[in-house]
Amino acid sequence: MTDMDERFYKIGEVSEMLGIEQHTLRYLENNLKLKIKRDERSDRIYSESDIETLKLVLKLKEKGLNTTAIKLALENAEETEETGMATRTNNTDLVELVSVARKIVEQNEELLKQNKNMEKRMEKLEEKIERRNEEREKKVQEFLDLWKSEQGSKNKSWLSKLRGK
Amino acid sequence: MTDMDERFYKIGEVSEMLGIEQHTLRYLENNLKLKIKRDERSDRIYSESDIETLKLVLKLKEKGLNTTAIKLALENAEETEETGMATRTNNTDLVELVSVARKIVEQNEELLKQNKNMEKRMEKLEEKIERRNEEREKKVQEFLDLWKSEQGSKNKSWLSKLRGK
DNA sequence: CTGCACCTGACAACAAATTATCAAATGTAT
DNA sequence: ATACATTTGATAATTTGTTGTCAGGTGCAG
Repeated sequence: MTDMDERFYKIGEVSEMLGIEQHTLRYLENNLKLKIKRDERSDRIYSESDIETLKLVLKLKEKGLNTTAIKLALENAEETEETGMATRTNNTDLVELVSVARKIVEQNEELLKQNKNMEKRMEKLEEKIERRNEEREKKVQEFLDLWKSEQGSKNKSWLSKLRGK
Repeated sequence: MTDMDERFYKIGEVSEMLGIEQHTLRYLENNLKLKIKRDERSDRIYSESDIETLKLVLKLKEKGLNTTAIKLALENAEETEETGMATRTNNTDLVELVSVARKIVEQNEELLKQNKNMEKRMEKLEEKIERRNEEREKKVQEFLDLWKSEQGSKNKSWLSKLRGK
């Protein structure tokens, strides 16, 4: 819980690490209803904890449990993980933990707000750039047209016209 | 729990009661390592509790558990029966902690998503600017080309005029 | 002795779970 | 353009789990 592990593995790597085929990984994901995250390309990305889970799954498979049973076992494991902390920590620790967690939540809320602000700013920036581009575009185009037409008709002093404008 | 547990059933009866074939009962006995008593003739005799166990087994089978899993489940069932299984203390704190933790995870996921979106948008913005620049570049180039050709043919002196200004 | 209800073990038949393979599509990098 | 690592879905092949059947045995009641 202390480790915010940002390391993610792709299916090929996991397959290598655990010695099971990719299609088996996908099969397990479907059957056990594991929720493996995806990246922008919707490729699976496995977190360390996912891999721990998979290791457990493999052990249970070794023991001869079918996926239905493993599913239940995983639920239990999660529960005992949660409750396991209670048996090991006394109340004061727990209270402290909760308060720290609360702080994190606050911070996260702050971050969320900031992100939203940034998004808004981005939008404005996009608009601005868009407008500016169009303007420039227009000007250059105008100028070019003007000059072209000038060329086409006569060779009057386009420069003076420009000046006049 | 009472001492009036002396009622025993033979395999035929049990088969009738539970609606499963005799050979299936034998199969389950072997596979689940149930310890069914025998009488003098070494015929199986099923106690009420054996039948309860079998009912449980059937339920678990319905759920899709294989015999290996059911074996484990039976062990667990016995344990919780024996110990009476005191339910968790500190439940409230724990529940709260878990719920807060869940929130954190959710928020983090949200943050991650937002960040990714922003990144994408940034990239797109960059591309856009790039494209615009290129276009403009082209137009200016066009203009310059025209200008040059103009210079080549007539108006030699426009440059000096421009300088003069 | 015969029939019945049970026993065992081996094996066949079926069902379900698991693993493997294929085709088509996508995005990325060289 | 090509190669590569993914994705999904469908389907085949294989393994494992479960149920059914068969061929003998034992004991005992009628």
